[in-house]
Amino acid sequence: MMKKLPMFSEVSADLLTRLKAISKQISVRKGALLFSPGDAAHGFFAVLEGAVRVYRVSPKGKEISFEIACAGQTFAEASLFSDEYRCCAQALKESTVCLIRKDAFLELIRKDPQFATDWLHFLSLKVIHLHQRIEELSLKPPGARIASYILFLSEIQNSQTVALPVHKKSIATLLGMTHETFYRTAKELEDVGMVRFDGQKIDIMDRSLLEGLVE
Amino acid sequence: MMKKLPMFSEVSADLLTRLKAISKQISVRKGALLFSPGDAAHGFFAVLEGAVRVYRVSPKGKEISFEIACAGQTFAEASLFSDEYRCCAQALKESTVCLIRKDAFLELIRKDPQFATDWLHFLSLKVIHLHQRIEELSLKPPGARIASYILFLSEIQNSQTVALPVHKKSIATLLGMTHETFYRTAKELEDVGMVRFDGQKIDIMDRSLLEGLVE
DNA sequence: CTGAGAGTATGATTAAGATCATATATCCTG
DNA sequence: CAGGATATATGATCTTAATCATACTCTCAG
Repeated sequence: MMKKLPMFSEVSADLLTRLKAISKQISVRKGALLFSPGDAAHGFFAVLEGAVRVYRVSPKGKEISFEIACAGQTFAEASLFSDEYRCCAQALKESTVCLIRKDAFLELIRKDPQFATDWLHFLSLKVIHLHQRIEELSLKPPGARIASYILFLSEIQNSQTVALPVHKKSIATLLGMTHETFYRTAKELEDVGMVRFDGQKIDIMDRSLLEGLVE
Repeated sequence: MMKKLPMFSEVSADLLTRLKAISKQISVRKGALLFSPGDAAHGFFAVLEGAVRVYRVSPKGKEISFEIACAGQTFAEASLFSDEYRCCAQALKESTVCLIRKDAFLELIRKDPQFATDWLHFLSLKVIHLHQRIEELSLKPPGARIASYILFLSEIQNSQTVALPVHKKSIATLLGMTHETFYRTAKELEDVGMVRFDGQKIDIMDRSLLEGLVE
């Protein structure tokens, strides 16, 4: 089952065994918090089943989500070198996650140069992705951010009909807008014939229009 | 001279020699571009002297800066695993930078597990910093972002009187606002007695007020 | 040393998105 | 299965920062 995780897919059977040995499977109920800011950081996580949202809350109660991790994705990787977590992580549905203990993982990294390089590669992609997010948040309007997200889903789900992994309210916080703006802007995309919303499903009606909006 | 770079400060003399061997010193005039989106990525950079701004331009001409790297700082680290650069990098003053060739650097990483771990640590901090930026961009108003930046400068310069590393227009693009908003909001911070601007120098008049604004 | 270009600065106006309000639909939970 | 909580949806209003406009200052290159 861990074989599905993107980062671990290239890993040797031996290494995989060792990874399993240092990881601990955890079941979480919908709505439950895996950690909150200030909690001691034991390691990072991989989602085996379900979905987890990693977010931070401002003093005035506004939220920004850093990621919505679904089956096969990891989160809180930067906690490998931290004493405490800085975000909240909440299961958005009944989920099974796996905690990779940081000291054991770092030991593994030290022992296997190729694995270290792979992880470095993975982190570099993460940095590039965060740059992308910053660019979109600061210079793209809500419509372009939603379009971009739909195209992203289409790519990872490899389909013209994509499924929203979680409810729209959470996605709004991932895209840095209020949920009202999300609903409204999504409707505008429908009105111009780019997409068709049907509950959690989205049909891409005109991909090139969408791509044009993202630029 | 390379000893000053934060990441390399813990490195052995032997490693330092090898690092020097794989890096190439480059002088750039003020305003010159080190690379543009699409250019073949040869490696990442460290600033020895001067300042380099890494940024991206939207189709409508708006700019967002990812970093303003000054002496002792690195940039474009994520290019280690990329074929091309995705941003622009422009010298904001007469600068000397050093290009660390990616294949040679990756070789080094593979050979020295401790060095690999250190670099992993460094990249993790970068990820945390990017999370911070995303949080500020999406849920803090301009005043709080400017206050936060001034406190950041105060910390790295270890002084109550800080020097802006580059002109204000560039800093505005780093903080995700127009330069007009930057000037205006900076004036507001002066008016309430938080800081005192004097050209490129800023005196912190009331640190706790500043910190309160950032929250 | 002088003039063009860039940075600094501030006013007036506009537009975009947040906020506030309200209503319906959906989903679990007891 | 009934009802409370939460998500979805949309209208009205308000606030904030972007945009447009103008002017002064500084720097550097000829």
